[in-house]
Amino acid sequence: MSGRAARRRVTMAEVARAAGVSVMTVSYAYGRPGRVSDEARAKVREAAERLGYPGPHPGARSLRSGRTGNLGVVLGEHLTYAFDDPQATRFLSGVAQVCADHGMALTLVPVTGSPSDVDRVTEAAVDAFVVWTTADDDPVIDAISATGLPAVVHGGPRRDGLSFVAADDRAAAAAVGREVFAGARRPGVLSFPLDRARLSGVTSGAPLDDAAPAGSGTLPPGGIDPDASTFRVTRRRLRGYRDAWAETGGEWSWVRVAVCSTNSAREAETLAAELLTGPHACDAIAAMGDELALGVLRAATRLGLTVPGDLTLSGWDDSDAAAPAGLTTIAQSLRDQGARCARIALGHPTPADRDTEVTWHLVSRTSTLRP
Amino acid sequence: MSGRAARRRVTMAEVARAAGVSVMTVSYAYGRPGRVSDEARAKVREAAERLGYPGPHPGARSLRSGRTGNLGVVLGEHLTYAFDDPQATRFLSGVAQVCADHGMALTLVPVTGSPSDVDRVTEAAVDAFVVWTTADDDPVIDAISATGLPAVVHGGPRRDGLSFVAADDRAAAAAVGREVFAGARRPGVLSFPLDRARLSGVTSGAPLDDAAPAGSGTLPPGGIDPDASTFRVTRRRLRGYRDAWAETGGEWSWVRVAVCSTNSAREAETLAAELLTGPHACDAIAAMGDELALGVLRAATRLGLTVPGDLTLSGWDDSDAAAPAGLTTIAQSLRDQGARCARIALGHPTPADRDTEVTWHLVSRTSTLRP
DNA sequence: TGACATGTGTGTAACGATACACAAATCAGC
DNA sequence: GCTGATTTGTGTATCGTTACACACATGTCA
Repeated sequence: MSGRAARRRVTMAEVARAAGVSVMTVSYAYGRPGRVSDEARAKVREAAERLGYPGPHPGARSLRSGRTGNLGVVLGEHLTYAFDDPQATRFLSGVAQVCADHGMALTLVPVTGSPSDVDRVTEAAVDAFVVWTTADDDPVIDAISATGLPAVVHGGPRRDGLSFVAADDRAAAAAVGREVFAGARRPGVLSFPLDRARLSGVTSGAPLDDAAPAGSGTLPPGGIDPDASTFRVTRRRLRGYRDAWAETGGEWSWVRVAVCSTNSAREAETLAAELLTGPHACDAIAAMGDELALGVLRAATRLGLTVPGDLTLSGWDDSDAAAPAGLTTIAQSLRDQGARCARIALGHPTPADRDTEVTWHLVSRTSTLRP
Repeated sequence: MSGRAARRRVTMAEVARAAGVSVMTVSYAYGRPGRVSDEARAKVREAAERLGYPGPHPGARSLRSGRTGNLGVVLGEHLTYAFDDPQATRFLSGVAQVCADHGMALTLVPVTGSPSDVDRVTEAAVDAFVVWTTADDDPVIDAISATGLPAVVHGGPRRDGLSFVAADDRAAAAAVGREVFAGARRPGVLSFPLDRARLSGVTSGAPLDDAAPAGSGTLPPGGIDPDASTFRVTRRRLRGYRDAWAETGGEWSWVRVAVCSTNSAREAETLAAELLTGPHACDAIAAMGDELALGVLRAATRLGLTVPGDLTLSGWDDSDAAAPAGLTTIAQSLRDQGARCARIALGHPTPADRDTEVTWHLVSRTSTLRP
């Protein structure tokens, strides 16, 4: 199997000779069947079949024609993430739908933070890129820019020359923050990673630092500065939460922040346990994803806390599990957003893609119904 | 965005001129950095940066070198299926893991049953293929064969020259069939599609045809012949169920078969409702997927039937939802199988990949605990 | 019938890179 | 200081296809 001798590829010229036509006729027979007569097409097909010609060499075709028939999706995550993370999965489902509509294949370009990432991107034989949220300082963005191919960035960062699709995360975070923080005395936030380092941990929550535990994990000491996050989505959600808390008269430094390195309920549960215990246990937690919120819910249950009695809680995305859990959340269709990104990247945007903002809305459920 | 003028690509020759070195030096600087001196590499890098050279053209590189850095995965389904279907998702996660390990990108080639499918396959710029279950008579298989590239087929069909990975579905189906059919008087099977037509429907279940309703949907009249299914996996599971039922002394023609066109609980629920009502209502159902079994469970609940009291039930795959539902099922790691397919396709099989069969085991839970 | 459009086949010249072979410079070992 | 190995740079040929321009036959319309 692995050692199978590579059969020499049959070439178009050989097919042409066997069919008694010119090379161009063969080329047209494949690339623009209407350009040749039925008779010639049949001769070509027969010869190709007989010789075992697999069709035009994709590399040669793309070299000459400048098209590949591939849309590249760059994921700032491990490749398996594309199939494991529910948010990424829904986004990609939308991308895939549009690819299928246009007869394009989908190439997933894994980008895991190693120096060779840039090579992966430049080596990708694609006609356009869709980029799933990455950090402002990710060199991959510049590499994509350098290719000169159409590219659409979802979530961030913004760049001149690259299209951009995202919801207004700050406004949405403020909306859900108002709900979850209303009447809270000790708010908390469960955040996505702040930057490419993807450190996880819990801040101690000033101004009670003197009494508080030092915070866990590997986060640098001191509070979290929302403006310092290099992930645009994270940054804007943090700002939105800050806005909401400020509206209640609170200071951001009172807000304890836990940062998850992954979008998993498992990790969230561990971190939430820290937020929910000790002298500064949170009584309201805004989580940046439903998965994370479900982790909080599990931690709360284990600690004997009730939601919303002892703790109000919000998630993000309105995933399938949100409604059964009574989770207040932000609904946005990642699938639609994926489709939109793909349409723009492929040069077939609908009028709505151009003119309409990405929509979101607050879904209020019992998890924020403070008694 | 869509109308952006395509910038002309900077070529390697231009970089070479700007850097004051030969084209080959530039080529080596990218493709084999150890082949050139640090000094030359720095000059090249600087010139490339200055001119905005995006790196070697992937098409040209693959034309000349014969390698693309892509693994192609052919899905005999709509492209969104890759991200929507839980089974496909786990399989692909394993494939993705191995791709990442070897620095390969992953290209999903959608194959939806249209005549252009074959073109999609031959146009795919990949170094090897992994094929997710398709029908014996799918022309795509021949197209893949014709490319001469290494290819691994998961589930079926088998072909000379193509590697093959699958569990022993017949034995596994017999094992779970024994469990679910034990003590049953009116068995049923909820099946995946039988062939590329993907017709759905319910057989009436001989030998009581005279009294039975004609069966619904678009299935051809008469019973289902397990041996006639062109999907190897479906065929072998049907045979296994038949084996198990035969061991109880039953005849295959007594088994009512419902065929789902998709792997969705929704469709399964509708079909199961038919299996569970009427004069020949089933008291045991073997489903080919956990998703389908969960659909049966919902239908049973709606009809006021208890499991396993009124109905024994089995699924397949031991997905996350199986344990909470008490579902007897066949456990197999599709992720491992995906990884194995990818390793073989990329020419890096482990000894275990070569020598060991794909494993499965029966997981007995309450859904087959007939009182 | 002439003028002009349309349909169909062909030859030539790229597309942008890398494999290969060779040459010059450098280095190690004695 | 000589030999052979290693390092590093270069020129040439070529990978397999399609864009383009042209040639010729046929069809259409006034």
